[in-house]
Formats: sequence, structure tokens, C-alpha cells
Amino acid sequence: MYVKQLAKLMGVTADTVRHYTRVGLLNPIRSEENGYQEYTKRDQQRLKFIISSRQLGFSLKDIQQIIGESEQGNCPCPLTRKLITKRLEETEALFQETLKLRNRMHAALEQWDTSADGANTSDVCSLIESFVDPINDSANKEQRNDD
Amino acid sequence: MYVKQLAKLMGVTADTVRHYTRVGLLNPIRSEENGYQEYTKRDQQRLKFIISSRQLGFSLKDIQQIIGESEQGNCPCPLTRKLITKRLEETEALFQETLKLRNRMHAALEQWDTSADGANTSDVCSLIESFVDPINDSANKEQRNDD
DNA sequence: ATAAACCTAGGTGCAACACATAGGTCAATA
DNA sequence: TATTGACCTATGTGTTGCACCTAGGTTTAT
Repeated sequence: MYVKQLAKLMGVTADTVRHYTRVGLLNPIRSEENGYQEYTKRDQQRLKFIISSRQLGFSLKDIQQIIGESEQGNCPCPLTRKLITKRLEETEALFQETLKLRNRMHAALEQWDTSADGANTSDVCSLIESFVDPINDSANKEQRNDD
Repeated sequence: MYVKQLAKLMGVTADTVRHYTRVGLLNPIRSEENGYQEYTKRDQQRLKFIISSRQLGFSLKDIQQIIGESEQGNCPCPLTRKLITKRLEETEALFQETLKLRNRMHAALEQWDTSADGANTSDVCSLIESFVDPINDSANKEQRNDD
């Protein structure tokens, strides 16, 4: 099976398959006649595994490590548990950051809804420079000391 | 003011200041004596603007465009409104993706909590290969047919 | 013969920096 | 004065996971 066929079968692009091959996650056999990469059923299973792993947030390096353990005859599950814990922390952090950013952007749009363009004396853009983040606004942090 | 001093003052790294300088967002003056970059108060204001913009999710290219408009004597606010709309859509999409990923990872950890290592016949890692995403599980899509 | 559709390797681009390299500058100290 | 330490420079590379491009070879059908 050639690269495009495998890619189509598994719902990814040929470039993705080539990328995984380049980094050593797939090991096709080089055809001696035409020099094409021939992907076997093992590669297909392997690709399925990679896709499942990526869905769970593992990096390609994580996947390499997990496969490495497995190929050395060790059970990769403890490593898998360890890695996902780390990745989950990162994802949680990203989630929180993205949530805050989203809220901040919403807040900006709301504030700007009632702001005229080029209103105040600003350096570059009055909208951006006059925006006050309701979350980081110190007057809004826990206690409200509006004097 | 030299790079590190400005960086410290504004709460970023010297590398970040240099990066902004490289891409043309800051325009320090080259000292003729020692070849150092001298940052003025305008650079400081500019940097403050960049930091505020980044907080609102604008890319460096967005910021370049906004500054460009402003420097051409146009009011950048309409552009700013347009750009943040696009960025908000992206952030919303990222947020949803991250949320789904987070939930999937949580679900995996829960499932794996009661799974033994190396349980079934699997290619690489039984945990990953036997994980079933409750969201993409067709039996769980809209209707719950748990018999 | 030629076009269409596939394949190859290798390189670049993306985003926003962080980090490394190899060197020059400057002020204070031993 | 020599040296140390802290600063500065430009330029290049690494990060992540691909997508895309270049320049070419192969295969198949018309």
C-alpha cells in the first residue's frame, strides 16, 4: 500500500503519513522496483495507534517513547499513565488561559460596543489603550476600594 | 535606556524586547559610541501597547497592521474591531477544542483508574487502544442506548 | 507522445519567542 | 592594571506538527 492510499484509509493526509515516517513512527518497506514506500498492515495498525494517542493529547515524542517501551518488551502502560498526567496538567493550564483570554476578548467587545473610534488621546489605538480588564482591574480584585 | 532595563521595567524578557525590535515593532536608536540599542519613551509606550494588544489576543502581525494604520494617519479602530472579531472566533474554537481534549483526557484517566496495565491483546499499549471516548462513542451520540 | 496522477527526498514556513554562540563594552574591584 | 561580572551586539537554531513547495522520477491511460 502506498502513502496516499494509507492516508485516505485512515483519514489523514499523505503529508501526515510522510511526517510520521520521517520521524520514525512508521516503518514502510522501500520497494526495490520503483523506490516507493510500501506500508504494511503493521504500519496501518501503528498509524491507528498514533491517531488514537494524538486524540488523547500525547505528543509525537510521547508516542515514540511509548512505542519504544513496548518494543523493548516492557509494558508501556505505567509510562502512558505518567505522561498523560503531565499532558493533562498542561491542557488544564491551556484551558484556563484560553478561557481567560476568551472572557477578556468578550469584555473588550462589550466595552468597545459603546466606545467611539479614536475617542481619547492615545498613542496608537484608543480602543486597545483604554480597555480595562475587569479581571485584572485592581479595583475589582476581591475587595472594591473605589474610595 | 538599554534593552534589559526596558524589559525589566515592562515585565518582559530582554529576548522579547529584542524580538519585537527584530520584527520592527520597536525602533530603538543605535548609540554611536558603543553600538547599543537605545530605547526611548516612545518605545516604552509602544511596548506597553504591544503587551496590551497581546493580552487581547492580537498576533504580532495584527499589531503591526494596527500600528501601520495609525502611522499612516488613519484611525486604526475599525481595523482593530475587525481583527478582534476574527481572533475571537479562533479563540472560541481553540477553547472548545481544548475543552473537549480536557474532557477526553479526564475520561481516559477515569477509565484507566480501573484498568490493569497490559490487560488485553494490544499492539502497543492496551490503555490507549482500549480507550473509548464517551463523546465519540456512537452508542452515546444524542440517544443513549445502554440497553 | 503526452498528460494525469501518483511517488520520492529534502527544504521551507508557520508563531512567538527562548536559548546558544561568539564576541564587544563597561564599571568596579583586587 | 588585570580581571571579573554584568551588560550589550548580531545571527542562528530549537520548539510543535504538520502543510506546502521544488524538482524530479514512475505509472497508467489516452
